[in-house]
Amino acid sequence: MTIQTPQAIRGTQDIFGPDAEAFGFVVETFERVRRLYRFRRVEMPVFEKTAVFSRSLGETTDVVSKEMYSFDDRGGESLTLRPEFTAGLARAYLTDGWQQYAPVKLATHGPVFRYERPQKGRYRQFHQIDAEVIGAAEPQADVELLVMADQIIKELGIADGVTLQLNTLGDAASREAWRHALIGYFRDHTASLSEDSQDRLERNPLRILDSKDPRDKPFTADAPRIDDFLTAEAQDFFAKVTAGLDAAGVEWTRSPALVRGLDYYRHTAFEFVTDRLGAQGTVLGGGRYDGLIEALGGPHTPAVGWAAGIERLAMLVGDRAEPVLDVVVVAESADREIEAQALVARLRRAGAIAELVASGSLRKRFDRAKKLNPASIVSLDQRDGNKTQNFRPLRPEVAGMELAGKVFAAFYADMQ
RNA sequence: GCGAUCGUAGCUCAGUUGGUUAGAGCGCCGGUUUGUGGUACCGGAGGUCGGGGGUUCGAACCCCCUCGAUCGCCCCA
Repeated sequence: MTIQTPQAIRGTQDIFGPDAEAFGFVVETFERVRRLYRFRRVEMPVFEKTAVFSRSLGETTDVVSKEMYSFDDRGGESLTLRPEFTAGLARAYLTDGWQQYAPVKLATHGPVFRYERPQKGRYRQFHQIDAEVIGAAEPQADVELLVMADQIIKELGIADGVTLQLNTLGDAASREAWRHALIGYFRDHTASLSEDSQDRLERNPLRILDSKDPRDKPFTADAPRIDDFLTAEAQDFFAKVTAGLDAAGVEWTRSPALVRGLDYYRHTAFEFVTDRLGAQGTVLGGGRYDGLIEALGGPHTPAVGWAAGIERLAMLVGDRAEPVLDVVVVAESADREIEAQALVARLRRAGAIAELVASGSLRKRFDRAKKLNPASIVSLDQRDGNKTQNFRPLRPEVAGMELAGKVFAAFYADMQ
């Protein structure tokens, strides 16, 4: 009788080898850079009461009803696996009294969950790095976040082909005026729009602006622009953001079609976009969400943040080799296997990256060691009753080789 | 939720118009050779051809269903 091997959940992934190295490189780079900007590390729960997300997302149609991983716990309470970090951080800001630290700069990373159809660069469990500034109303906070994001992308070595697209949604008054103008404009052309966009006109008119359908393109090009509806304050805010970016040497392009569907987004909206990832080109995105914390029942609290998918960044980073082995210890005789274990332990304690080959066919052990492509090989043999031990340098350019040689010499000096 | 493409060994893939016992390379295991030596030679393990049903004398190959993967649409906090 055979049992069926369980399969992985759709949209989950097991990350291994060079992919995992690239993943780790992204996280390490993020951690290093966020310290330079004094963003404080936070660890957050993976799940929250469903209300944390459903309120923050404003009960938006598809997002809450279809795209979240929600379930009832044993007490009958609805819980949800976090689809993003922002809402949970806002909740913690309120429930943990983080107001005392405001303005507070926060950084975190980990898995997030969205019930979506998997495709290139899109999974149901994926991973994000995340940075937020809560309690800061000034455009300097937006600038600091963007400069940090820019530095991370550059230090990952993936800036080529990535552009920062920037827009402003204005304050609440600007945004509402623009929205009304857009609805009026598209309503006049309803019949000529794609079916999808006719549908969007009722549900989410701003989204018509980034429709991929060629039938919509002529109309989106001539659609009303936010610039004509910005209040003086909103204009001033955006001008300070762009001036700050220019001063810091961060390149950006204006993207008037870049929108956010949710009402609590104000002012700055931005995305770092690449042309190298097919349909999923956004690599890092965020904006200012001054209305969110009120939506969770808190006091008016300005805030701004961004998140980036680690897998997408890792795809741009490409394969990363695992660290080079400093030394392989090979026991070519069964009588030397214990000794080989002692030596490899000593090498590792001394800080050498070391592997042991002391099993399988005696004759093939050395060949197996060579295939590991180490910087050096230590061979322990015993022929005609005579013990030999040999340190064989192979790749002098590897820094750890010399260390391995010294530890080898010291080990046998001690045995005398 | 919709659409397109694809599922043959651990991995990458052959498999001719349907025709004997389904193959190769790599990897793994054992052996020969060599004996400071990875690239040679021999052998072995490993496959219900994703699963189920149908057509046929006969199906990896044709048809239907199903599961899974990939890419795109919708959505994108």
